[in-house]
Amino acid sequence: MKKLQAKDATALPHGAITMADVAARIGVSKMTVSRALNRRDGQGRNATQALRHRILETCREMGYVMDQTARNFSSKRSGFVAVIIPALNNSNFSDTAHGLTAAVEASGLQVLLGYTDYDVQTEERLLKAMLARRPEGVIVTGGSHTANSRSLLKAARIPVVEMWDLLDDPIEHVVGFSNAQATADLVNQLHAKGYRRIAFMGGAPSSDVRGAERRQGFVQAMGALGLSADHIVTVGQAPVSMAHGAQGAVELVKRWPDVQAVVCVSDHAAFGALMECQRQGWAVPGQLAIAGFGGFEVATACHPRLATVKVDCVGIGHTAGELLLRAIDAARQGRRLPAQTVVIPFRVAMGEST
Amino acid sequence: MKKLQAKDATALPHGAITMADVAARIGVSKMTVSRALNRRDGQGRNATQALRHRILETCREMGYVMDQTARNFSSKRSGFVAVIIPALNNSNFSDTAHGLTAAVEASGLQVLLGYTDYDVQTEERLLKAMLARRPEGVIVTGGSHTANSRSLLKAARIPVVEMWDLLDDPIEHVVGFSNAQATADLVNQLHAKGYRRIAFMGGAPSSDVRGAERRQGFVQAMGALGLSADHIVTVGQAPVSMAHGAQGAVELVKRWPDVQAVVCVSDHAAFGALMECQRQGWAVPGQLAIAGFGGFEVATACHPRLATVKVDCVGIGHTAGELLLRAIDAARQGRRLPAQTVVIPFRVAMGEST
DNA sequence: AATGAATGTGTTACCGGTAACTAGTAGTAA
DNA sequence: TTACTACTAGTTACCGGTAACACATTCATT
Repeated sequence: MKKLQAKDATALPHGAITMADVAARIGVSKMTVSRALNRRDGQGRNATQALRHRILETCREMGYVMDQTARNFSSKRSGFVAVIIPALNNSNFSDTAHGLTAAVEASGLQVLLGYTDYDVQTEERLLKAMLARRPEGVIVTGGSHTANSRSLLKAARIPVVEMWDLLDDPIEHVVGFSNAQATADLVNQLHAKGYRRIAFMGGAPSSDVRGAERRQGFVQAMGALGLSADHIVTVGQAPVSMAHGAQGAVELVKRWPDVQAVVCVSDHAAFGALMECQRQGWAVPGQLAIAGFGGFEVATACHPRLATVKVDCVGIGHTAGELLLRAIDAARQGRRLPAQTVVIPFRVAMGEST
Repeated sequence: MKKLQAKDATALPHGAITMADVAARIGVSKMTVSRALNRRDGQGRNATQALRHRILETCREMGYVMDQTARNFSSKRSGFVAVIIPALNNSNFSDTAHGLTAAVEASGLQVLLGYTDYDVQTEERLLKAMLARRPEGVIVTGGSHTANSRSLLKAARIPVVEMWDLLDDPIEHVVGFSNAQATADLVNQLHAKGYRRIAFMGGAPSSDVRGAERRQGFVQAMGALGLSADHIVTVGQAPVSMAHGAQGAVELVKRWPDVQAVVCVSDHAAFGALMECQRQGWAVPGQLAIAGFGGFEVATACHPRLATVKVDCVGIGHTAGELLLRAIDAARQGRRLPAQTVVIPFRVAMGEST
């Protein structure tokens, strides 16, 4: 009662009606209100139907909106899931974020999305900022993190999923595929089509982990086929652009005029190369066969259609989200979901450009 | 001390290191730690340099990460900014989100990003979920909202920025450009180049507000030039895909074989149309001139380069972010920033496709 | 009728920070 | 020396919910 007296709605921010106000109006304890608002019908301890209705009705009348911040603080449940991807403007990753959000939101959790610009230091900063919000789980892209990031993730004691790559030494759960294997498969298919002098085009390998893996897959596959893997063109940084691809095509043909095919680190680069070939009047695939990676929209929209590795990006996100949910559920019950590794299938589509 | 004794790190969730732990380790009060962590050097009341350094060092040593939830709860400041865009996988909007995040993060605020899939109902749901987190400001895309969304935004009593479009009846601040005017400019340039039988290709107008505006700009400009604006092809829904563009090109030529140029609602559609023309063997621009909208990467990477309206997407985000920051700053000081409208320039690039 | 379990509600004690105030300690001016 | 100021650091009291426990019913079982 003194409480109510001290409370002056106009002096406070927001609606400022609290649970205590609602409780006082009806003459019950705020705990009863809390229970009525949280527990679903017939589930667990709860108020009688009549009382519960009266409480809900009063909340509506008074325009009461529960303060999530207080709720999170008190219950130690933020309702957040932290998701970190390399970039927003790469549809591979934004599709993954899409699938993830869809999977996660169904259970009432909210996605806190961040991007690293392919930089592990940025990832660390981001991770710190996000962990401060006490998310109930974290999903990061790839297995390449600073030592500090790894320890932050471990110290957080919350479920962690690393997605997009398969990892030798994962933090906990993994959902992804082998970028190296996928590239190797692509190389093998090119070989089966009769190509022998095959080149690789990618960005500076340091920053883009998946790009580096694809390059590695190329080298291994070529080695296994008894072919030389020294036709490698490096253009630009991290997210290789279409312009880089164009530039790389010119460089490639200049350095190795007899090259027959090129495997590009991504469809963007491949598309840039394809367009440059058209500009130069080089026949594709007659003079140069071109393959990309990622199954981006442009790869199937362009002419000729690009050979590419189609990845189920939405599926990765969806699977990672569902897995994280199960892990969070287990954690809420004090259990711990054993570390899982889910392999996502990919598909090599040979298009018309090879 | 009793506190420390009672605390058993292994029994608690999270890292569970609290400010009190850090304080106890050094032998100061947690208030001192709080101050050291919050106030910047030399600003306001603060600990001595030496002590401050020791505190920061200890925090690092112990791996302490402040619990934002508690901080928000206590200080009534969420540190959040809610941002809503139509889609993640449209680089126009993800670039905007990028610029926005960069602008906003500098001041320590965190972006809570959501996407609507071009649906106002989804926007409303999203808005509700986000407002429950008590963000300090909101940025939404466009001026098309449900009545409920509008009242939610007004009731929240926090700064609101609507971006990407210029609005007749804005909620508060606006950062954007006229999509109609931009399209009209493009039409005028086509006219200046001698084109007369100009068509428009877009998606079902209901869902994509900006698309509808562009269509309207087309109709107005054609009318002003004394030309008929009835060559309009509608393909697919909201975010028109490259495949839609290809399909639209075929339909266009079938319905109006004498059409000279087509203005597409976005570069994606335009690119799809361009590629279809190549497949069909129709010369571009000889037989059909094609123009897009948005200045996407593909527009300048393809061959021939697409005519397009280049929009400074990052700039929109950046400007909107800065504006919101100023508004939030004002709000924190109890003032209210007068409603602003910032017009972002665009540029019509005629490329090689016209 | 007695016992025990299941259920509904109230009470208490926090969660981990910050605001606002108080107390102590220097440095400076009178 | 004294009084005053400027600054640092500690104390106390919350913020608005929820967990955990205590208590009072009701209902089924023996």
